[in-house]
Amino acid sequence: MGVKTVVTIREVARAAEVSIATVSRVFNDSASVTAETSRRVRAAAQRLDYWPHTGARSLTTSRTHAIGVLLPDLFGEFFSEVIRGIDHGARAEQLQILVSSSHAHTDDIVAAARSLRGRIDGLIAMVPEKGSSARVRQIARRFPVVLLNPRQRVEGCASVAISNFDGAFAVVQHLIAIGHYEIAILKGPDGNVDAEERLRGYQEALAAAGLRPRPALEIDGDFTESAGYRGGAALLAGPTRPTAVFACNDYMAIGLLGALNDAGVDVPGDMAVAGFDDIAMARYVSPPLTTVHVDAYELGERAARALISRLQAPQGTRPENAVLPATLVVRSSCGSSQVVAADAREGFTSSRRSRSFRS
Amino acid sequence: MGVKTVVTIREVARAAEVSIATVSRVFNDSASVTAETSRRVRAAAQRLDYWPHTGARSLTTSRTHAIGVLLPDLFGEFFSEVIRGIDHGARAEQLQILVSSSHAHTDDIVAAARSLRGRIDGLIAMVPEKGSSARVRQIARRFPVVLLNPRQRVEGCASVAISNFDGAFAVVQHLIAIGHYEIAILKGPDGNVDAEERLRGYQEALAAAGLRPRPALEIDGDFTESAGYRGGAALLAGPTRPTAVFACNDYMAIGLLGALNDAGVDVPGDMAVAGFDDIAMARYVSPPLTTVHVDAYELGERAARALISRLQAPQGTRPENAVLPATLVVRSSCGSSQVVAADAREGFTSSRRSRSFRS
DNA sequence: TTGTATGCGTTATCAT
DNA sequence: ATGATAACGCATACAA
Repeated sequence: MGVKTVVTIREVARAAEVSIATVSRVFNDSASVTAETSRRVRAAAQRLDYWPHTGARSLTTSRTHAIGVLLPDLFGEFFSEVIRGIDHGARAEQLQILVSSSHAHTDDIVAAARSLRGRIDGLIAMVPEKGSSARVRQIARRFPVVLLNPRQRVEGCASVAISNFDGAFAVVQHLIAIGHYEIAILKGPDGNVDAEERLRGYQEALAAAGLRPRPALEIDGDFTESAGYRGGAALLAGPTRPTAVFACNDYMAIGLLGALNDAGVDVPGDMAVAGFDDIAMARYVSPPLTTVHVDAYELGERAARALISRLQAPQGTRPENAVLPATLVVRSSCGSSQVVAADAREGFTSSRRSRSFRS
Repeated sequence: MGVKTVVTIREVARAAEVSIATVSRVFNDSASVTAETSRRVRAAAQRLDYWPHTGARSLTTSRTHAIGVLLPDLFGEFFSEVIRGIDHGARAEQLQILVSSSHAHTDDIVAAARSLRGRIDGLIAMVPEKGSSARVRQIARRFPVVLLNPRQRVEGCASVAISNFDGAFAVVQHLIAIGHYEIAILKGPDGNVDAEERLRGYQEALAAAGLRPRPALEIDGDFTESAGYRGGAALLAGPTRPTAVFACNDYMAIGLLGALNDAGVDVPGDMAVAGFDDIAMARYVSPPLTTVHVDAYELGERAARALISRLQAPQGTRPENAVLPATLVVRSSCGSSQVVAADAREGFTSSRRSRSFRS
């Protein structure tokens, strides 16, 4: 009572009248142990309520059966799904996951990785800053690393990315296809990889259709709902009012929807709106949002699997670099009547998103 | 290249021409070390790119600076916010967090806790099953435990809970106050603590208002959107159509909204609908959902703080048992014109929920 | 099949 | 102020 009893392998050995080596063997059912001694050992362990010390074990085996996960943030559906995917992928191999967030800067990430030395077998990390290759390689010398959505591939690191460019290209192409040619963009924050790639997709889609870029229609944003609202107000007040707006993420699209609604602008009648990410509520806003679906769960699961395969692969195996598709999801916020609406497939009875909220 | 170099404290000692004890002292800036030797050691460590082995360190100090988090699931906003809260609370004390999910059954939880022995200093767990006290105490003998929303208090364990009962009571009381007396409930899954408490709150609110219970208006559900849809269909087909429905969570309320919409039933004109949880999209559905706000983030943060205080407290200190309020959030799905709508405070320019989705 | 002894990488207790 | 050296709890090579 109150005092934490610490039963070690030694007391079990004494109680079972064997050596600690034998107890160890029983618990790792490694070598040959008599059924009788095994029984005695297990009985003693049970009686003493012995819990093996995983930390000590991994010191000798140099295997922790844990992987580290370093993310810039934990806020929102995206990161939560990434973690869920990793957790699921890791569970298959009985790996524990050690998460740590608020690591936006590369130095932070290296420091965090450092503090993980000796407690993880490998690392999954999202490192958003430019020019981080050298320091990432420094981490990769210590343990296998899988990069999430890396800015560029790093030698010796596996990676799993989402094709932001293709997704943005597809959504803008869609807007053009249904007749728009004055298309604005609500940009993401400066320095953000995803934001940059989405902007590039927008620009190239315009170029591919022979439309010239319009700097006045490239509005600054930072992925927040309020930035979307402000961006909408700015567009309405500006000299040239676009007929369509591509918001670089759904939160901004939702804010934009709010601004347009407040201003009495009909969507999609007067203006088409598209987002990116396909967050859960994208279907529920009014009108339901045309957007680009990003499978964060799969991103995580694939990363976990990639890491596992690197943990098991012999030295020198080439790391894999996967890219997941980002697919256009047409709903009604762009009013494309000629395309079959995705919502037709999303009845309430479908299993999509219908899992329990709290178990 | 390819070969993972393992620099230990020993090589640093050799390179700096000191003993390993001195190197250790430098890195823990514990005892007195000459500025000169300290410099030499740090230089050597830097040159060799020495990363201390946290695992080995915690074997001698018997402190891991990590805490375990055991949850039944990682799906959805609730758990994700709990983790974010824990992460934030833990960061203040430089604690890493080791999360593991899919632990719904008590045996699972004990097994998981067991496998964490030696790698964590304490544990935050949600253990939903009944009759688990004895086994939870078994865990608590090993390290400090904080329970999330426990079925009952467990001797020696701290806990943080959400007052499901009060929240449900308040929302039903609200429905009664605005004139409803035929109030149905969409229940949560059998055996779920939250579901049971919310049902109890509903029943007692009716009783407190002198309304008699109507078993026909207690509809089975399982916290999924599709259950909400089916429940709505069942209510419309039933003998007595209620004028208001309290769904035990927001997902079911949203499904219900869908069913009513499909059937041409106006909300709140023909029927009032209320939910529970106040998930992010509750404001965005149409009509915006009156619900009960649950602060999952705070639940997590408080749990982390409670654990930290137990880690630092002397043996025998009484663990704290906190209960967080669940507060009514009135929007328009119940049509209570006499109450000031919460949305008036929720403009797009407010800071609520306006943080970045992806960093 | 079982026991003895060494080592994993560190901290901590002694000396000096 | 610094250096030997014994733990920490376990796995394992080797011996018996």
